[in-house]
Amino acid sequence: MVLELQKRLGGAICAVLKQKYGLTVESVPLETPPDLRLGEIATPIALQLARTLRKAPKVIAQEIVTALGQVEGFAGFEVAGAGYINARLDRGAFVKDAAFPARRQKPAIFANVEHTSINPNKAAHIGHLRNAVLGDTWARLLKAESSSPDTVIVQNYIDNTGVQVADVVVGFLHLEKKTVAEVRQLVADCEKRAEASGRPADAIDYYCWDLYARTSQWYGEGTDKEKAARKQLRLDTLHAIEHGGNETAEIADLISTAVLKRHLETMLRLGIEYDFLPRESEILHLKFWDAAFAKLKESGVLYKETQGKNAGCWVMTRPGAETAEGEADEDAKVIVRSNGTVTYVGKDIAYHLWKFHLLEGCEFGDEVFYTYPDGRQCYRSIDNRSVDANGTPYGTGVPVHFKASGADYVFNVIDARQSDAQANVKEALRGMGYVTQADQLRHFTYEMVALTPRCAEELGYAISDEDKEKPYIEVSGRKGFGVKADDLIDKLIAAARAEVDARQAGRGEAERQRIAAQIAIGALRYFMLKVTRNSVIAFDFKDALSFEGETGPYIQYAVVRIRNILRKCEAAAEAVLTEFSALDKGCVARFLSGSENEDIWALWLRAGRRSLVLEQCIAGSEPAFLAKHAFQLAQEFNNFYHRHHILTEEDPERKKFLLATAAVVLRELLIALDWLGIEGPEAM
RNA sequence: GCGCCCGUAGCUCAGCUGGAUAGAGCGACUGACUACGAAUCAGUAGGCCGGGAGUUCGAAUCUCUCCGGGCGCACCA
Repeated sequence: MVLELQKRLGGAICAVLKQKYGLTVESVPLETPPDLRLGEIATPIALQLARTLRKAPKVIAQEIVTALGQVEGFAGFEVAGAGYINARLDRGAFVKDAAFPARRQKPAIFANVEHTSINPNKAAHIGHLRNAVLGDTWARLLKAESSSPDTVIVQNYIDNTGVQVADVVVGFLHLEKKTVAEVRQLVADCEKRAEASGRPADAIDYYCWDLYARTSQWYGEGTDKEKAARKQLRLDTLHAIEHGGNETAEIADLISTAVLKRHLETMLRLGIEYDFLPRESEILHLKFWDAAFAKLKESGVLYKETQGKNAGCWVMTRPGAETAEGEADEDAKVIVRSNGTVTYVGKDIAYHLWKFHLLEGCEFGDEVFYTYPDGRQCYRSIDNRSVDANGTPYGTGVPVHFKASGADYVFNVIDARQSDAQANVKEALRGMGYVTQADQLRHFTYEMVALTPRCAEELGYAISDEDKEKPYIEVSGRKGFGVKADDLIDKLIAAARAEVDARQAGRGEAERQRIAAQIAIGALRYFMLKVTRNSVIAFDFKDALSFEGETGPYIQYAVVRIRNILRKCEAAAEAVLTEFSALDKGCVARFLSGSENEDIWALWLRAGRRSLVLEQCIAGSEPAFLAKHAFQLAQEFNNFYHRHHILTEEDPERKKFLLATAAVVLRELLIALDWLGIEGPEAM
């Protein structure tokens, strides 16, 4: 609504500038005036043109206003301040349209969003939650903005053959001296016990959390000789896992698969689902790397270093680096080690070539790994070449269902600490001549979640005096230092449940629990989304467990209030709006005029900003804008709720109008919440 | 040393491609429930927007510089 009007006004002003001054302007800056009394849309264009036109801004503004004349949807224009052009909307027309907004034309977006990507060797923690919530919300926003939601694919990359998994395997084999059979039994026991108790602490990912921390500590203990031996053990274990076909790899597979399943369950509690789980084991076994390596060598992106510290390695020049003539580039990024093994960035380059369909003959085999309650299926990569014994080309899996999306845009939701690595992948693509793809590869970066010293102490961790002085302390899976995702969710649900029990004594056990979960998830997701990406979240239970003020539950509460009102008049939102649209336009305009009704107009105006906010979110890659919008809409509704009593309104036409106001806000709140991945409860 | 991010009210954060009197939540203090359920609302106090210089008609926003904090810069991932 507001978006369409802004575009129309911008276009009209462009036409005026062209016709009157012969000026071609890329775009007209449009903004929201600080006060409704100044109008609804404003532009400082005349101020900007003052220099080129050599005229006073006010004169230009007046000339533009005169030339504009009548524009559909606008009541008029005026010049204000130093030379602003302020536009006033035709309120009656706006409100009528806002009740049943026309469908927008949208482009088809082909996108591949990679998020979560937790090493499958331990329980998910709050840092992973920020990643998953951001990524999931971003995918929802892309789907909302696309005419074809099915072309937005969500992937969760699984590093099932990396050092982190190797560390836990070392723990099982050398600290706990377990056999493959014993590990298999442990996985089964954990699953049984967790299902029976409902406690995440009984599950395998929690078990691994502790074992991983213990193993990491073990590496650093003992004599120098012992440390060296343990380091070697770690390397040997890693190689055995990468190679596959041995007992060590079997344990790695058992653990990474079981932990991955737990991650999917944890994320599902937050409404987060995935389409595809590409695994590193397939990148290796299906020879994606070999194909990528050939291309990298051929294009000259990789070269073999013959001198200096990287002698014997295949390396690539870092983005923006200046290479001195004849000298070895000591700063180059090693892609293939001197022992012939590939680094993480190398594997990532291969994976990204696949994402853009640039690895001829390379495709993942796949199978359904997890079926969600809503029927959606999550696939994982497999090496299923043996299924097709003859005729399968070398290096190609046999995809059963999932295919690469043919992405126009590839978004990697990865925290800011990996921006150098991401830049290297991008640079490799560019170096290979895939300039378009390099531009379409977007690092969706965000800052980490850390713990406040106070929070760390509450959790019982010993904090050094130095750390006590810091504003926040980095979470570390290696040290077992952090807040586990399931623990936090459980804590939130318990807190919400207490509030629900106090207010909803009449409702059944199951329903109260369901409402508590909705509120808990609303609180958690909003907590992660209200902060912009580039600010570090210093986690504190006090803030995270809050259900008041700028929180998810605040918005949900506005939804419940509106539903209660509609319930009392036994009317559905749709019906209320249909009845409203039959009202006379002049009558509606009357309800929107006068200072006592200014807040109602502001509410309609805010409700009409949905598509504008969505566009801003997409343009700025920033879901926080939507979170803020939803909160402001709820806040203005609560204000309205106190000032204008709907059910006791005596004027029947005004009552219809007020009801329609509530109904529109309900619809817009629910859409915004849905994009944020938050449910609107029926009661709370 | 180089690169990225941050510095706005006591605390946690917004501030859209520079624009009209710098905003919200929490906390503090005053008030409003025989209720469209107060997980709410109204009000008060609280800011040389880290310091300085520059560009501009105009700077919290752009440039430079300094100060303070965080994170990267592995033949780890």
